[in-house]
Order: sequence, then structure tokens, then C-alpha cells
Amino acid sequence: MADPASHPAPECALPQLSEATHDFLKALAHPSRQQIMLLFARGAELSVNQVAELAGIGQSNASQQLALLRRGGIVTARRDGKEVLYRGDKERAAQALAELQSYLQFCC
Amino acid sequence: MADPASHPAPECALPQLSEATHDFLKALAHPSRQQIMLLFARGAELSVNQVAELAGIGQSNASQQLALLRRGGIVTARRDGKEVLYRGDKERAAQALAELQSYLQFCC
DNA sequence: ACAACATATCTTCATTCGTTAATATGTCAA
DNA sequence: TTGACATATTAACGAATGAAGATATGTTGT
Repeated sequence: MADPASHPAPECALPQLSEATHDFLKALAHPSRQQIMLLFARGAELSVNQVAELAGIGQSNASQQLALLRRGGIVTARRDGKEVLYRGDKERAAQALAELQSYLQFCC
Repeated sequence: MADPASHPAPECALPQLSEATHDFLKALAHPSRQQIMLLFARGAELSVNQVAELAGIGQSNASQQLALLRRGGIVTARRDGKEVLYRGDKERAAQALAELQSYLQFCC
């Protein structure tokens, strides 16, 4: 139990932002990924190639951005045959938002 | 009316994140600044030097981080004599959080 | 105006990030 | 297993960011 980042530090005393919320902020803090997220409006499920086409970026780029968004808990991925379908993760996003809110209520 | 960033785009059709909210996310997306914000718990008002000392960073660094936090709408500054006192900006933070929430509700 | 203090800005350098191309992994069909 | 397709990973390079020192701006008292 030496790694403080292994557990997200639940609802402890200090509302220090967890690694998860940090990833959440980092994922959302860039225009490219903000734009990508708009593609997932109304629960749309998109493959990496679809995201790449719709966003006008390369396949590798799309894959990496989606990986960051997934790490940030904003999208989830499921495999469907050869494709990997991504969609918005409403629950985890709401959770990160809640943590952010409690953090801001503490320090503002 | 040629600059789309001059106005934060109020409650328009597309919940595209405004420049203000982007600054908000960027400001909060770094551990150093997250830690600094904890110093402002319970409405504390701190000078740049106090922040520098408490956070264990240099004066220049503190000043710049606080500037970023101020741009992100998370803190406000007021001059008191030679000092500039910073404190959390509850209202603007809540506003950015609200915009973020509506954005996430749209694309998740 | 000058000195002393507080903050902001500038300069520099190391690090990180974003993007692209190339390559590797994984999946399905034949 | 081989080929075709979809995604993930890696390497590389330019751009942006973070941090520290030096300097400039601003404020107060003398």
C-alpha cells in the first residue's frame, strides 16, 4: 500500500482531486477532444475510423485521443467484431463532475 | 462581431465549451494549481508571497500560476497596499461547472 | 525623489503535449 | 494459415507548457 495513486481516495477528508478527476480534466482541456466529444451527442456510438473521418483527423490520432478520453472516464469502449465502438460515459462523467464540484466548494 | 471568442456564447444551440470554460479546465488540470487552490479553503485570502511560501514554490512561479487560475475564473484578485490578495471565486467557478455539466449532458 | 517591499513580466531551459507516419496487434473470413 | 480490415502502439519532430532566475512595474513611507 505504498502507492497513493493506486486507489482514487474515495470521500476522504481533503477533497484533493483524485487521479481519475485529474485525467478527466486533462482529457477535456483540449479543443480537439472537446470537438470529438460533440460527435457522441445523443448517445451515438462511433468506431475509431468514424471519429477520424468526422473529425477530419488521422486514424492514429483518433485512437490516441479516444484513449485519453477513455482514461478520463468520458467515453467507454466496447468491441464489436473488428471495430471498437466508443460512446459517452454519462455515469463516470457525472461522477467526476461531482468530485470537481465538492472540490470547488471546499477551496472556493 | 467577427470574433467568436469575444463573447462566451451564452446558452446557445451547441454546447461548445467557451473559451472561459477552456481556461477553467486548463487551470485546474495541473497538480500544482490544484494544490494551490486547497490553500484558499474556507474563503482564505492570500498574497502571492504567502502562496509561494505555503506551496513551497518561487515567487515568480506563484504569480504565474495565480494568473492562470485567475484567467480560469477560479480566483479573484484585489490590491491591498503593496500586496495583491487572491481568493477563490465561488461564483465564476460554479458558472464554469454549470457550463461543463450542460456540455457533458449533451455529448454523453 | 529615493529606498524598501510586493508583484508582475521577461528570458531561458527542460519537459510535456499534439500530430503524423510507420509498425504491431487483433479480428474475421476463406 | 493466409489475407484483409480495424485498432493500438511506437518513434520522431515541432509546438506548447512549467519552472527558476533576473529584471521591471507598482506601492508605501521618508
